[in-house]
Amino acid sequence: MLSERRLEVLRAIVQDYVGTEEPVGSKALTERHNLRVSPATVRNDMAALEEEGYIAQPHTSAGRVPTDKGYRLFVDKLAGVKPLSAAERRAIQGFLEASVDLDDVVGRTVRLLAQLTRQVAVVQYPSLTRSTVRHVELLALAPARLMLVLITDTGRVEQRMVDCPGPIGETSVADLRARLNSRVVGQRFAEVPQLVQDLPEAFDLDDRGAVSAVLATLLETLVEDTEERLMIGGTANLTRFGHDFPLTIRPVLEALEEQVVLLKLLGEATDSGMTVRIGHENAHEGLNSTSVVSVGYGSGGEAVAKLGVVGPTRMDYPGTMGAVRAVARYVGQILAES
Amino acid sequence: MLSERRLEVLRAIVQDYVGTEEPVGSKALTERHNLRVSPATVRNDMAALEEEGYIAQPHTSAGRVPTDKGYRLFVDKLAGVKPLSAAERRAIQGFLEASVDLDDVVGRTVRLLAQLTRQVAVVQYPSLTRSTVRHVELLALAPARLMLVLITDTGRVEQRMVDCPGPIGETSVADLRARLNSRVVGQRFAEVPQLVQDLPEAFDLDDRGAVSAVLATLLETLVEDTEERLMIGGTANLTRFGHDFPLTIRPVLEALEEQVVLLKLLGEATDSGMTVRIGHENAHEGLNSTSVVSVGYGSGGEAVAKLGVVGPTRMDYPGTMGAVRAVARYVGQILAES
DNA sequence: TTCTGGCACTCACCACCGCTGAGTGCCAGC
DNA sequence: GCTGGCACTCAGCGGTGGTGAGTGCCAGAA
Repeated sequence: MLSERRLEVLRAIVQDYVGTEEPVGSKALTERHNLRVSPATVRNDMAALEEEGYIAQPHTSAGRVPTDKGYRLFVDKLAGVKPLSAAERRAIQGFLEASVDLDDVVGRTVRLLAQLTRQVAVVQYPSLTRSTVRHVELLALAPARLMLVLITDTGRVEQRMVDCPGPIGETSVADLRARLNSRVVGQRFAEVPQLVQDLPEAFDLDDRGAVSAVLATLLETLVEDTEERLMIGGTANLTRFGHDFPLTIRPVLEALEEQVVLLKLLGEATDSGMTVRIGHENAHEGLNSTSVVSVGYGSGGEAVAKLGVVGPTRMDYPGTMGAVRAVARYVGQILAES
Repeated sequence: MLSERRLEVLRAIVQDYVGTEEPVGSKALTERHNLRVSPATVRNDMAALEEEGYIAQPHTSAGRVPTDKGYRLFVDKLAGVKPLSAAERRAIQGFLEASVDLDDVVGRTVRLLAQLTRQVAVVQYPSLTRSTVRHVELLALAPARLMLVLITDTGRVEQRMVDCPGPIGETSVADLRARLNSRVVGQRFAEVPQLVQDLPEAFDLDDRGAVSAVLATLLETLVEDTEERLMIGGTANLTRFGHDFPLTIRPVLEALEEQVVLLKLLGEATDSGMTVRIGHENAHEGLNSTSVVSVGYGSGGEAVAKLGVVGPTRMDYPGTMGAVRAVARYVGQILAES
């Protein structure tokens, strides 16, 4: 177990390193933080911290740098979440309130997060599977070809073509539309399958094929379409990373381009509360020198999607966490209102 | 006027420089391209080309590098468009044909372009204003609240809420829906306003307010919604740019984040045929060291949107132009089929 | 005229060198 | 358990000299 003072030293190292981006030495530490001990003592503490793996030396005769493990301890035990100032919060709210539709909300959120944290922001669109149905629309484009449009409570619209085995009459389409809506409007997606299960039975034999096709497409859209969209922004902030550019930035950009990777990244995070993944804690190799701070957001009490930022492990954790949490909160409010 | 051989020398310089990324000298030139003259002669030609501003020296006693003006001449006069191999074309078509909806088409196109050209790809969503109407749907969400859904021939869906001055009956809604569709389906957006102008007159006085509200929203969607979306990809390719990283890459990433800039970039391009903007020809400062190759694509004969790539001025123009043209062509086909 | 070979010159790049200073580990003493 | 002192390490920096690719110019050949 580390003594109180050693933790204090670790905290000081993290803070200084985040600020200066340079390895921090014992002398500088004692000067900038009033630990009331001498550099020599701090050196002993540092040796102990290094022994335990919380800090490391880039090379002999250089200062110390926190390791992933060091940041982890810092985040878990030593640092809080820095709340935003009232002015900042008002600004956020104002900026988000001006949104006109879902795309706009997500777009603004990404820009906001990127700007506040000066890092790369990632915002997931509200997930279909946790939303509820606002409306289902069915249009006959051709005798045996329908278009299915699904509108969610978060304002998202999904459309799919349905090719029916045979032609289906206008009245049947209208009937199906009405029945579908009366059953599923206001329901959560997860409930939908059992609610529509017996629908074909209500129709003439002639139409059952078409009805089944429509239902199949609908369920497919709900279930299979876990291909959740997301938006990223602030990639230009990557250029602030370090001096050893191409090597660091390249794999990160590559990782950010793969939606699958990002979705998994956000998905891994625990459902409630904020998640911080530091360096090698990230499964994806390209992100081994970055940290990811993510949190769920939702229109009600419950999270419908996640958002977060990706930045260097050497980031201002309290500030970043504060910004992420605040933004998530306001986005939730905006979604609930619309 | 430059002699034939000098043009030949310029072409050789461009080709070598694009290949090696290093200033090219007179000796290397004569060895790699069989210009059947001596290095000394080439040196004289180079001096002339430099005089005219087509090439430049990074510093004395270094080889020559093409200037923007040099690339321009190369593109206009010296290089053709390199067609893709049959195998590549089949691969493209196969990849795009697997698309399931518009988002998917655009997403695949971006990835394809980025991969083929190893540069940053930009694809604009088919523009609303040049599309035709496939269907208009009208849903009563509440007595005086309708949802208007507009579906375009390119598969894009736009939805808007309509708040009516007073309640409107289900039958009136159905009537309006039917009349609207019979008038506008298959029409180009530009035609719609005059086609629906007199619609309110066909309704009872009670409903005219609501009808007008719907029409107003519809027209607004058509006209005002020039907020065109686009998708970019392949930003990781920026890391291949040069060694002088942060300075080059930063402004490019920043420019790419601003949709407005990109839309303007694509918008500036001539409507038909391929456009190449080289270095300082790009209005946006951040893109002064990049070239943009863009071309329109469309489902019919006519362009509905544009796509292109952004890369270093030192790019393989013939190859890039070939890839861009081929992809645009196939995307057009796919859109026409769906 | 146009091209060529020769020659002197320039200069970026690299490897090497030695210095400096921040930072360390260790130890004896308070 | 803390502190001051001391010897040691080593990245970074600036200066130095050599190397070679590349140039411009010129006189002579085609």
